[in-house]
This record gives sequence, C-alpha cells and structure tokens, in this order.
Amino acid sequence: MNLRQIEVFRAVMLAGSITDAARLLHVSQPGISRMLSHIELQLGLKLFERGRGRLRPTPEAQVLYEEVESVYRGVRGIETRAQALRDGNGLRLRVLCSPSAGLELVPRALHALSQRFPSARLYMETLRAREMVGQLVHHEADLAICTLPVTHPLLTAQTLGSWSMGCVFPAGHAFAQRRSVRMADLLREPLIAFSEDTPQGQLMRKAAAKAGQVPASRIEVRSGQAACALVASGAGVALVDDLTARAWQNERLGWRPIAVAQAQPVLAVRHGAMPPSGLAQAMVGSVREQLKGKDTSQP
Amino acid sequence: MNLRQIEVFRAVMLAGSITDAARLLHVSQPGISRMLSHIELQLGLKLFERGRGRLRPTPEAQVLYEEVESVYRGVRGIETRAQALRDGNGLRLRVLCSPSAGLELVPRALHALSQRFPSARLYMETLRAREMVGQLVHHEADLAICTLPVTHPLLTAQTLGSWSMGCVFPAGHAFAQRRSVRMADLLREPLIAFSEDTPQGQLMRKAAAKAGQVPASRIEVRSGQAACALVASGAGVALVDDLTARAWQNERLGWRPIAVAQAQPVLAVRHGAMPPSGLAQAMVGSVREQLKGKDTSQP
DNA sequence: GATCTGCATAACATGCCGTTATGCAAGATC
DNA sequence: GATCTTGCATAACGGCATGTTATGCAGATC
Repeated sequence: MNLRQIEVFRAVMLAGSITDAARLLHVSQPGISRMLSHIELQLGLKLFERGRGRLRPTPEAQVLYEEVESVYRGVRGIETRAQALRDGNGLRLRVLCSPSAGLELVPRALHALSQRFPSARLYMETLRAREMVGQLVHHEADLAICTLPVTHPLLTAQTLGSWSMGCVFPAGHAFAQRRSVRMADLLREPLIAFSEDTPQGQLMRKAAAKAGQVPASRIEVRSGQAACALVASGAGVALVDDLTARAWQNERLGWRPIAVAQAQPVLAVRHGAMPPSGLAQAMVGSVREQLKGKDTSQP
Repeated sequence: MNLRQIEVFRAVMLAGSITDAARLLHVSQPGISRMLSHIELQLGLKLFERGRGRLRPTPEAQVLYEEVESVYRGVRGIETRAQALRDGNGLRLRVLCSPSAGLELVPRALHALSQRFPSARLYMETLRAREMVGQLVHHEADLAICTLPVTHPLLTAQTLGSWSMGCVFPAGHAFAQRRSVRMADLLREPLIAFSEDTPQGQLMRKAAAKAGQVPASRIEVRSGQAACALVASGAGVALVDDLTARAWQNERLGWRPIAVAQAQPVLAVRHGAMPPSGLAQAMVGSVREQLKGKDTSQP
C-alpha cells in the first residue's frame, strides 16, 4: 500500500463518497474510483459496499482507517519537521570561538544568522584552543571559529578570512593621522605587547624581525583585552590583533594596521566525521561575510 | 514526500551507502542515486555529505530519520492489520439464532467457519425473534440466522435455504419404514404438537388444513425441544421443524418429513446501514452450505 | 601507477496515475 | 410514471515517476 493509496482511502472515508473525495483531493472522480478498486484488489479486502446511491464502509474499512489515520499524521509530521529544519529549527548550533573572535566577529555573525533563521537555537562560548578541541571531538560543540591554527586528526579546518596585527593608541595620538603604522615608529612609543610565550607574542616577534626591528615592550600582557584596557587608561600604545582592536575602538581609542604585518588565517573548525548542518554552513558563511566587510568599515 | 521516497531514504540511512541501499531494495544503483537527489531537492535539505568515498548523513538527516522510521513502522502496521483482517482476525462476529437453528445448523456452520478462519473470534447466542431485532438494531450483534420472517425498517433479510415440518417418533415405530409421513397418518397416533398461538403451531394448522386434516394433539408444547423430549420418553409422535428433528435423531428417535409440508425460509438478518464484514459474509455462505448439504444426510 | 569501489549522468522503457468522454443505475422531482 | 439529478464505473489516452543499462569520474587501495 503506497502513500497515495493511503491518502485516497482516507479521503473516501472522510468524504463518504468517491465524488466528494475527488473534490477533496482536487482530482477527477474516475481516478479515485479506479484507485479505490485497485486498493481493494491489492489488500484482498472489500472496503466499501456499493449501491443504493451511497458508499458504505465495511467494518474492515473502519478498522483499517484507524491505522491509516495514524500513518497520515506521521507523514504530515515529516513534512512539518522538514520545514522546521529548513528554518533552522529542530537543530541547535553550538559555536565556540577564541577570545579575539568572540569580541565582535562571532557576535556579529551570530546576530546576522539569527536574523536569517529567527527560530534557530544558537549557543556561543569563548574558549582557549585546547578546550575547543576537546569539545569538538566529543560532539559537545558543532563549530569553532579560531584565530590560530588548530590541528587534530579528527578535526577539519577551513579558512574563512584573515586577521593581522594592529596598533592601538589613545585618541589624540599622532598615529591617528596615518593610514598605517610602521614597526620603526613603535620604538619611540611606550609599548604594551603580548609576552613572547603567547602565540600572539610569537607572531609579533616574527613581524618585528622581518622589519629588522625589535621593539622592547614596557608592559607585557597575555591578552588583547588587557593591552587595550591599558592603552585606554593612558599607559601607552599596544600591539594587538585587529579583531580585538576593532572591538575596542571608540572616541578615546584609535587603531591602525601595522605596515608589514603578515596576514593570519581565521579558521572554522569542526569534527571531520560528522557533516555540518545547514545551520553550521550558514554560520560559516556569515563569519566569512563579516570578515569580507571588515576592510571597508575602518581604516 | 511519498512512500517510495521514505523507503529509499530509510534504506540509505540503514545501508550507509547508495550501492548497498540499492541492493537492500533490489533495484539498481542509479535509481537510488537519482531518487536521493530528488528527495534532497524537494525537501530543500542536504541530507548526505558526498565525498571521501563514503556517504555521511547530516544532522538534519538524523533528525528526519526518526520521523521516517515511525511512519515506516506505521505502514508495516497497515499491511499487518490488513493481513489479519483477511484471516478473519481483528474483527469479531456475533451471531444470533433462533432455538431450532441453534441446535445443529448454526453450530455446524460456525464450526466450518472456524476451520476456514482459525484466528477469528466468534460469538453465538440463541434468542427469540423480539430480542434478536433489538440486538441487531443496536449493533450488539452482527448477524442473525432466523427460521421465521423478521421485519424491521432498519434490518435487511436474505434467504439462505428452507426448512419444513417433520414427524418425530420412537425408534421402533412403523413410520421408520416410510420415506415420508402423511397428515392422515398422524390422526391415528398420540400426537404432540405446538400450541396454536406459537408461530410453528400456525404453520402446522395451515399444513393440516391444506391436507384436509385436523390432527387433534394430545399434548401441546411451546418448543420443539419439549416435543422431542416427550417423544423420547415414549409419550407419542410429534410434529416439529426438521431442523430440530435432525438434531434430536439418534438410535432411540427417528424422523421423517411431512408429505405436504410447505417449505419455510431460513433467513440471514443484519443491519441495513452497515455493510457486512467479510467474516459475516463467509458465515452466511457457511450456513447456506449446511442447508444445501442437509437433504443428503438423512432420509 | 593500476585497480577497485562508489556515485553521478545519460538515454531509454514501462507502468502508475492523472485526464476527458460516456454509460448505467438509483433517487428525487414534477 | 417520465424526466432530471446524482454517483459510480469504464474506456481511451498522456505525462511523469521510477525502473533499466551503459558509461565516466573521483578517491581509496594495493
């Protein structure tokens, strides 16, 4: 018994006549007549008594009808569930991100995503790389937006865009007049920067070496947040990633890119064995959009 | 989403690959491939990730699969239920019968029916006409086997065969030598017969009038059972319906038809608005078979 | 690099399911 | 009781879903 047969049988039971069932299903009467005969033949059951100008269901038909109705509801349930999945509902998306991406990039991307999928259930958490790996591997999160390469045999990564080092300074500073800041210029400023045992510190050291300069920092920090906070309180200028810099900029704080800074990738990382949900793919696209629009917003 | 699509999606989820799903469904691989693409297009959902030589279900597919599995089970339930109905299971048959039919005719018919439908649930009850009508009208019974005409606007009747009056006598009686007994012969015997205010009494009176005879009965009874019991204890010979006579005959009791007796109908009566179940129709056929075979069994 | 496995596409056959036209039987109407 | 209306069945036909075989391509395997 196929689904069309179930629909037809149900319609005839509901309508009480072949003609009305045809109207209910928006098809012609002979189609229903033939289909019904075929159903009875195939089931080996007489479902309706013809005659006296009316169609009367046999007891067998009434028993079968209960089963048929439940299947019909089930099929409607599939359609409904599929619609919900298209709308991003029925599945949650758990996004992890590194601290710098969690300030502006991922929040903006998630906001855009929630506009596109109003009924989606979204979760976000800011973590260090080590913990990200654990959660992704154990399916405790679906997607991670990272600013540093993450390697693990079970995980797959995808480049979404890039970030680089930038210089943060108080609003009135002379750097505000330039389009970019060279490493050499930083030597003459009270510098706040990442310790060399942090990943960002390593990058900064390489960039400085490339420029032939070794800026000695007065104050060392272990997060872009701390660096920006120090700059905001007047402690000097800072070398931080541009993702963090952008998030902190306001009327008291400015930033400019570093001239020779090397671009670093922003990565989407997920479990390799489980294909991404449509929502996860949309999130990846949303982050990519945010990174693409980045260059035009400020300097 | 139609049923074939549900089957195909389920098979692919179970088999883990398109090729194996095709094997599972005993069709060719390209058919499944095209069908699966069509399903994804129609649902607007990416259900599987192709690549790396393997098919991996997306989270959406896994969510949908639960719904699909329940519908699939439901459809299997319909098939199973239809099979049960074909076997006479899943529906009960409640048969009423008049006392004379309840002695042998209906029991034999029900026995034959239970052979044909080993798993059917059958009920039988012996009632007077008045109570039969009430139970049939209120759907408390499905079918009645009557030996007297029953009329009611909601009920429909169908003739299955006929019965007539017969003569019951002790084993050694001279009647045993004849093929039939004439009314005139009964005048010379001590007669036990139905009171004239019973339907059977009326019939007997008419038959006697037709033969120009008026047998005066020594003992009057109101049931064929009582008449046969009296004959068995030696009280005389009796005029009873041949259905009852046949049931009572043994080495101590014989019976012969009455020569001029008029045939009376055996009727199947049921509710007019509700079509009969297949089981009820089979029961009607079974009773008809019993009545057909009746003439060959005895005298 | 050769081979094998798995999926996609093309081209074609077939049967289900839709259509319109029409006939017949049974109530309904006058 | 003749006629009209209503409801179902049948015939004849067309399109699309669903099957087939042949073949190409990509990635895994040895």
